[in-house]
Amino acid sequence: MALPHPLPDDLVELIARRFRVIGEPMRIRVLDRLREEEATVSDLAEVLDASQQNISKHLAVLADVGIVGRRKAGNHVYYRIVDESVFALCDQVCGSVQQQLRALNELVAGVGR
Amino acid sequence: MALPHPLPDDLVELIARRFRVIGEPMRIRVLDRLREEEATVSDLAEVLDASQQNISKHLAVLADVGIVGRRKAGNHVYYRIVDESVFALCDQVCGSVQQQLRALNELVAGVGR
DNA sequence: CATCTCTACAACTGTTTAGTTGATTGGAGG
DNA sequence: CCTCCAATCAACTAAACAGTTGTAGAGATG
Repeated sequence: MALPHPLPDDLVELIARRFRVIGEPMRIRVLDRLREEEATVSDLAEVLDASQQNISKHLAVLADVGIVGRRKAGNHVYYRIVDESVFALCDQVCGSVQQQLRALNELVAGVGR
Repeated sequence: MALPHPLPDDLVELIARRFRVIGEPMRIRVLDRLREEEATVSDLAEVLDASQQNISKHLAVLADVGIVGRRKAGNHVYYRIVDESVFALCDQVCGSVQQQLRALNELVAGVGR
């Protein structure tokens, strides 16, 4: 999948939006919970200690860009991950972060010598 | 590299910050240019049609999280990518986006039948 | 030293957006 | 029909942030 250079403006906007959607702590926590199993708004609100409206809004954002999906069952609405690639993204970012921490540790060790 | 569940709060913040830094159109364009070769602030400002101060600020943000590095040479400051993993992230996001576009096309085709 | 260029800093403005509060919709059950 | 509950919608507030303008500092050049 070769990317064009320079990246066209609308693609840049799409990529940026996707990253911005994921770049919100509460949404990351939501996704982290949904990784285990699908859940309702009130489930997530309770587990994550947030208001139901707040969680509902975040889920709407995640659904808007197609990361999660909805399933209605009576009064409840179950949300689930439909784009598993977000976890690969998180893993990679964690890798970068941890690598930086390691580099930092080596630096500290070097100074301590 | 197994990630803990649930993700600890400070790690969530780190991940979110990283995504938010990348989730900005102008910064994506900067990175896209730096992918070819290192460049100075004024180089990027001219190519990307932005103010020198604007580019400088974005580069400072990117440097702060360790995505780019600085090299001074006389009056100029050369910036370069030091964390290549950002491109893998972009590729993955592009993959998701394109997959969604394909799904959308199929839907449209189905309705057209 | 005087001046020019490149970069960074600081203060300000407007926009975006996360979170709250209050109201509304819609299905389940008495 | 009335009530309860889950989820969403709407309006507002506060904080974060991108972009601009003006300025300061560092290094090159005459």
